[in-house]
Amino acid sequence: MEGLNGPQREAVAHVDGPLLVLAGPGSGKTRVITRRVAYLVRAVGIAPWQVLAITFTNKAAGEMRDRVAELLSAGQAKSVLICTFHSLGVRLLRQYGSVLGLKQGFSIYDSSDQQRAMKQALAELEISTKHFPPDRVLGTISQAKNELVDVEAFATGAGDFYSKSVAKLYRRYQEILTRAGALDFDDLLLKSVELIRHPQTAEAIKQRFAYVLIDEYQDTNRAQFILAHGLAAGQGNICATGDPDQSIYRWRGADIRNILQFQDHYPLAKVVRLEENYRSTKKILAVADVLIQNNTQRKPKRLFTENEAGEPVEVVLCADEKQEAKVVTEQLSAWRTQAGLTYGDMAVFYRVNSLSRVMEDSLRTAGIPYQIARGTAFYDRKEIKDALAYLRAVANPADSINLARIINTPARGISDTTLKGLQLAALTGRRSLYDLMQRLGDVPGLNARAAAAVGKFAQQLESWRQLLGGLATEEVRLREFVEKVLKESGLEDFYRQDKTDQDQERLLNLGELISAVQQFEQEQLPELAEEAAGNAGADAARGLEWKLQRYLEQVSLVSDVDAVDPGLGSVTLMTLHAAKGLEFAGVAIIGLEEGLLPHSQSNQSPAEIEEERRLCFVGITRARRLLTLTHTRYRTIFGQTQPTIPSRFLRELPEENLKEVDRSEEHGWEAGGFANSTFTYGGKKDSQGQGQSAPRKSKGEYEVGTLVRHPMFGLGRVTSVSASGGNTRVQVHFNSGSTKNLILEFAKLEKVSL
DNA sequence: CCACATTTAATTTTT
DNA sequence: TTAAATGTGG
Repeated sequence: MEGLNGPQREAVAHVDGPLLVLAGPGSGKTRVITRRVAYLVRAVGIAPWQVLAITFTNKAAGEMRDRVAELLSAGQAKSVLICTFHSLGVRLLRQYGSVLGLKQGFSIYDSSDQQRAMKQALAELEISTKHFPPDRVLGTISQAKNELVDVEAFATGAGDFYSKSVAKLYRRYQEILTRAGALDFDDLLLKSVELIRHPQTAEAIKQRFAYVLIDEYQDTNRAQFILAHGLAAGQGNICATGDPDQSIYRWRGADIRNILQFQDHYPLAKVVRLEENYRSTKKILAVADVLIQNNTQRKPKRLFTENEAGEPVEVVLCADEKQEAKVVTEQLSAWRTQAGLTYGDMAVFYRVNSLSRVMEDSLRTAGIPYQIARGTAFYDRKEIKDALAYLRAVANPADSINLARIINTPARGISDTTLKGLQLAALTGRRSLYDLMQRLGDVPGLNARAAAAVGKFAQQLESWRQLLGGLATEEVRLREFVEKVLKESGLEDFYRQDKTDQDQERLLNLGELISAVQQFEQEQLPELAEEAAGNAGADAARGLEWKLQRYLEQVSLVSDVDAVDPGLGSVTLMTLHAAKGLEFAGVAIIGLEEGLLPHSQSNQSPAEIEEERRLCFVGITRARRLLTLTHTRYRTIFGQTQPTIPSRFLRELPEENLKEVDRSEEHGWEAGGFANSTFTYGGKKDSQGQGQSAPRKSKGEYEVGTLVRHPMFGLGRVTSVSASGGNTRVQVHFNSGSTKNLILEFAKLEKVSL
């Protein structure tokens, strides 16, 4: 209880029955959770393994684990389960999944795997991807899954053409995943809920935890809600903490009603409010508070702090994103030299990832160390994905979607046509690709050369599998196995031919992957093995296969922020979404412009604007001492330079706490010179006479009806001319009968004069 | 069958 | 601007 204020103590000392902690930013929420865990174990005498704490990211889980470890003995701390919803799902499914017909080595699909599966579903059902873009269909399905709407329920509720088509796709998609022994992210939750409702497993799961704590409760979706309440159903000791003003994942199915209606679910729930902020200066907090009061759909709440008033929040107007990056870079450097902050204690936030590039360039030139919170970036690289696909192919041969990815990477003489043939045979025979490859006699119309290539690869796969399930597996290191697969697959040699720098880098990345495997094996596997030994089913294989499965699971669940290491002493760059739950002494938020924040994709409804405002609120409240907000006059997005409108949120901030600076006119960034060169290109502004600049003229030469010649397509006639991102796009109907869209500046088009 | 060249499309946020 | 899809020549 040491060092806690009244409401915090109240929350910590609450033992039995539901508890809701409404915690404003910086109010010591994490502290309350960790202390409460310690209190339950040490003061009340609850067995540590009966306590479950659920966080939003693995990183948050790790931090909480560290903090709990400071309050308990090492043995006790280890026994408390602290993880994310998704990793909890994996644990439950690993242990009980067999009742749902799930195998041990199930694959976890990321969005690109999902995309492949969906494309296959579309192809099999002969539905056009034009009308049904895979992303969009997957989005609809994801939404359904988050609301626990399964295939049957979705089909029943489908009325219009779109829904009916999606229903078909949903069914086929799920069949493909099931056949592949795969689950997507949403399935991890959905299937966990199935377990909690399954007669064979419900009791065991409900009795397993006596105390359940859920952090960031405002961002839970329906599936997570049911899961959380199911887990706590045994003894009814559920504790939810969160802040409705920080709900920023509505688009991911988060239902803010979960927190707003907690008391309706549990009329006897104790409610504790934490409103004193220990993080930010008075001015920063005031800015955040005034901003968020513009939201109408919220419960009123007053934030206050005893901290010093601090510096005003700087709002800087820049000419364009390059200057913006420069201004922020100088600011960070000044914070270090003048305010005594370290780079590790500073961050730059932005609404969309694409804004990071200019910022990176600027920091790199200035020699300021930085890290980007994109934990997935490493695993997003082609070579890493390929490498992991090989490992997954060995761990789960039934996963045909995965196998198709690497069957001819690197090239080994298996063409698209051959693959299509195999897939068709697999579909009609209801067998996996792997299965089929082991018995090629069943595939019709396969030429000898292709058959030989496939056969060879099948043999290769089988040999790895033998190794995995072999007898002496206890002795084989995971690292050695991965090295072997990378060598024998030819992946390493493929990049070793080092034709380009890129190939060189890819080779290095493969090396890095091997180090990562080794690190996992040394640091995390022993703990997992220890834990597994304690569980029932200790006789389960602890061999190579088991190790590989654990590794692949871990890799699937890494999140963007997980990679952030504050000890590195570098500035952190991340999206506003990723910033949730973190804090820094100095924060810069860039791109406060209409269309960016609030984002143009979400200005349809007031509810969406309010979510964007909460996002802005989250960003502001991450700052402890210094905060800078920037916006620009012109911004180039996707090659198109456009004038911007300052974010409406800027206008909502209290002027008395701001210091507004206009640096857009500084030498080298004058709007005049700027507009003359790049800007008129876009053709948006024509205050400069009739805009008769050079590109316009070249555009003028080509009009509808102009006769042209193309080196490839021959003679043709222009059918339309339009501006496109600073370039001119022409549509030409060629005499050959084809119509092509060409960019005038790039296409080798010449005018034919009569 | 494969490597390379050309063309086209796409940019919200993520476990 | 870049990654992915498509087309082309060896």
